Amino acid sequence: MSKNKPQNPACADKLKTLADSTRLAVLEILMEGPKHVTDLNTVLGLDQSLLSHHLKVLRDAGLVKAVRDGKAVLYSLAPGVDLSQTGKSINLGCCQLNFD
Amino acid sequence: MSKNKPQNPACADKLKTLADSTRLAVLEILMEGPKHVTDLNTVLGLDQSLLSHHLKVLRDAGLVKAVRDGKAVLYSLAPGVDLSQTGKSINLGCCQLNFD
DNA sequence: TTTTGATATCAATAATATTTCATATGAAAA
DNA sequence: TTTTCATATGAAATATTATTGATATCAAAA
Repeated sequence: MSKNKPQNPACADKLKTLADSTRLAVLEILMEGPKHVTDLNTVLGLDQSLLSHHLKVLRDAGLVKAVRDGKAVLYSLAPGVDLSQTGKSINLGCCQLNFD
Repeated sequence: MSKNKPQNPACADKLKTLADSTRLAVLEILMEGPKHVTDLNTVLGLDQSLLSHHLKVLRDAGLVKAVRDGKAVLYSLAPGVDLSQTGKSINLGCCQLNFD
């Protein structure tokens, strides 16, 4: 027998985006409000390129949005995702996560 | 520069366990109540060995528990994890997920 | 006490994701 | 307009994870 990969791949994929300590840290920081990449990296202390790659993963997943601000770029949680008025939580559409 | 892998690896690792469509499906089924492996696989339709591997990942993460029942094995959500009275949700310790 | 049914494990391979390194781009400052 | 600062991107190297296939285990039934 063999008929693999079943249901709900969409939700699993979204969770995959969160399932990385760097990206999770980025999201937790952004739950406090928008931040420039430099500020993110002050706390994360990563190789510049690596952080940039992770930010791309988050952008591609629609979890964050980026707007240019002078020579910097300002990141924030994407609109539908941000549930920070309801405590530290994130809406993935298929499910929501609460960190409290 | 290079001083990678920062904070919260524990939570990221738990999310990693969920971030797979098969395992997510297993958990969603178990939110309805305990099931034998055979019953899980009636709905999942996987290679026996593959399902067994995924169940091991879930066991190792402490998300499910398994008890032998005759020649079968009965799986259920691990005690602290099961929040199914509060709706379809799961407690990972570091955060909780709600699927509603 | 062998066979069968249900599940688990192990070793190998395949598929994916992360990290690094070098280089590119856009915007302001000199 | 060149240099510098902040960030992004592409390609290659690593690392991690998932899948397959063969075999082992454990319990009940024959």
